[in-house]
Amino acid sequence: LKPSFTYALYRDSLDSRWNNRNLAELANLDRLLRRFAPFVGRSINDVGADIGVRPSTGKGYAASVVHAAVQMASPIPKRELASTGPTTRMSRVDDELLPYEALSFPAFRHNEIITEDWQDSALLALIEHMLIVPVYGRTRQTPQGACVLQTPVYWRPTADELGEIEREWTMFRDAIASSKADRLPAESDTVAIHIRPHARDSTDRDATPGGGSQTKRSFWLNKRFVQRILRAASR
DNA sequence: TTTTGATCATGA
DNA sequence: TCATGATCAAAA
Repeated sequence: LKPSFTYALYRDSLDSRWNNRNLAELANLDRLLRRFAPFVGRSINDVGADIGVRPSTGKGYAASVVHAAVQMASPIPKRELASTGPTTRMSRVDDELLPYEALSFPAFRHNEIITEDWQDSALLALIEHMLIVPVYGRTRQTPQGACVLQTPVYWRPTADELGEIEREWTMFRDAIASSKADRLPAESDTVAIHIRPHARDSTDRDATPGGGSQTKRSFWLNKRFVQRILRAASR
């Protein structure tokens, strides 16, 4: 738990951009983090057994344990947390806080994203406030159950980060609108976000402007961008 | 090794 | 049956 959290709460309360809802959220978050502390430093298997999550070799095992732990630590009900709380994600990281994978958001429809404005976009709503729970694994192939929970990181994009994300989101939106959905920049071409398949399989398609289709896709946070967020929080 | 398209377990 | 949160694994 960040020792300066109480100070951060005070400092942020002075910022005019913060309204009552933000303050209420921070109070809930402070309680959540304190109650989550007992899980930090323990393995996924250990915590999972403790809170009744059955072991699995499936892709979502570590995430199911982390999400259950977050819900258990939260002072507000699961429903309320999901609707008003931060977007919560688990991310397996190495010893440099570099995630082994990028972080995904729900799939979008190409023909809907081109009608969105950044300020009321689905992505902005998801990214405005996030709780990222790092789970340390010595190597990518370290079994999920052996990975260790770290202190959750509450993140709100800084003005600079938000500006970069808006620039890239707008670039993607405009490219799709210009019938260039088949040649979008890759993660290695961007700083913060990229677009990537997010479907059942390659036959799971979504119509694109211009008459074609692409595998259903979503926005993802770049690995290096998430690493910067986690590193900034550990300073 | 890194990048990027493909896939999968789970829950509603 | 499908959307979601994540990892897998073929390419580069």
